[in-house]
Amino acid sequence: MASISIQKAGPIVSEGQDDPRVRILSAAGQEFAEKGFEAATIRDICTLATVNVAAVNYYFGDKHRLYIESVRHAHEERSQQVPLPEWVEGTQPVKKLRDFVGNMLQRMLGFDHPPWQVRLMLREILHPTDACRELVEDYIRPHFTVLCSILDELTDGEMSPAELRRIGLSVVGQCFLYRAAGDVVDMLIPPNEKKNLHNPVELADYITSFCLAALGKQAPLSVEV
Amino acid sequence: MASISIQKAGPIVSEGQDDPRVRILSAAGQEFAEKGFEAATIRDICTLATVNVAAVNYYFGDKHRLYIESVRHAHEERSQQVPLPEWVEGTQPVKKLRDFVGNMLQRMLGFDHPPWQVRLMLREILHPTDACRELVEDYIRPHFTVLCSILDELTDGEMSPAELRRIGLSVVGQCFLYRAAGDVVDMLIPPNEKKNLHNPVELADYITSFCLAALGKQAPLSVEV
DNA sequence: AATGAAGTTAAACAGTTGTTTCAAACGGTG
DNA sequence: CACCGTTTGAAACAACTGTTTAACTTCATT
Repeated sequence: MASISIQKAGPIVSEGQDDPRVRILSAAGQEFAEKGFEAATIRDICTLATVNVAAVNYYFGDKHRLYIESVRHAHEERSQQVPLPEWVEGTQPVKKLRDFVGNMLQRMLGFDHPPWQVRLMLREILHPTDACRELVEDYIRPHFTVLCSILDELTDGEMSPAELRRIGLSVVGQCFLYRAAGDVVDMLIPPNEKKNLHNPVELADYITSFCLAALGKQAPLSVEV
Repeated sequence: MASISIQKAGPIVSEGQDDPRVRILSAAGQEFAEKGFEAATIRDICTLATVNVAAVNYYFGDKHRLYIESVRHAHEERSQQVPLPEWVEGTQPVKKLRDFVGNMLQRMLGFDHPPWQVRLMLREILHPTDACRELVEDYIRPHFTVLCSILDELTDGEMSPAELRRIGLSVVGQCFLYRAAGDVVDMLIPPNEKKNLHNPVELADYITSFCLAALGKQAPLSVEV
């Protein structure tokens, strides 16, 4: 157990579940994601992590620093769970965009269960604290930069960086709504529509089409009069 | 003061600031919006409203019912602050869409100060509680229905209701991102770009263009190769 | 002036919070 | 085995939480 303070650098996945540090980080992430910083209690976190209440202050000093570390832990974990796709040289930008959107939706919505890591990051996006800057620089900006370069390819360099960013935000916004306001979206559409049109795969196809059409790289969704 | 329990129906704007009930509702809305349900304390709310701590339990029973009422109060207030535009018969659907998007952005972002009412509603959208259903039925669904009918007009009835809803969510999503993730958006774009391209008016024009282009009702943003 | 309901107040309540304390247990090293 | 820094444990701490109490004021009606 004492080894962690020595081999501090590098990922320590091998110890994983045994290390009380990562058990606390994982439990804290889930509690913070579900209840928020104030409502989540150290006692609940420690019960979930099967450690004593004093462990949090022993390993992390106080609740606030535990929160910071748990946000970092969450986005590092999510980064390697759903990495950005890699394309062979010469891949069509249209395919890249479709892959990117699909990847983003998978990361946000998850194909299986709703990931608590994303919920935690979402809280930070909605109401930024100290942990936010790191989240943006390490996680969000790199992804956004990739998206903008795909759009640059797609439009043959006709657009200015500023315009590319604005279009990029249009792409992100359409995906983001389903993650952030998913419950309300579910209340606005009939249940069967969710199965047919609002599952991750169909959504990725649709959103890509919508954006390609807007950029004139595909026939519009509706026919001109 | 006793009169409010008698003339309970109808809006009571005339008494406004004097009525401790609405003072509490307003203070509670601001505190809940900023800190969330758990982190906001009855004592802070009462200090802000300049009433005794017991007033909350006297007027609303408990903290939870105060929260419900404050959400209702917030969206009623916001509804009449920024009402939906009304169009004369024969208005072009293109103009209607532009008006609707502009109206939605104004409601979400505000031309002046960031409205705490929207922040409170946003919390409810992100993490729905009991207050959410009412918020959706009274506020969100009516707006969404108007949007879908505009899109129906715009596409000359070619689209199914399900497709219209999906396109409607694309419109909403692009606006919603700036409200929900505004702080992160600001970190992703250079400061001067915010003045030029990301102010409410420019955004409304851009988002409308993007959607019109996707629907083939306007030239695409980029030129076909 | 007397009555009684409505509104307001300070004080106290019981429960929970983050944090600290200090003694016990652990695990390698001489 | 004895030593020593590291880790764990149960209990206690002071501060703060939502809520309640009971005495007090206000004020229209009798």
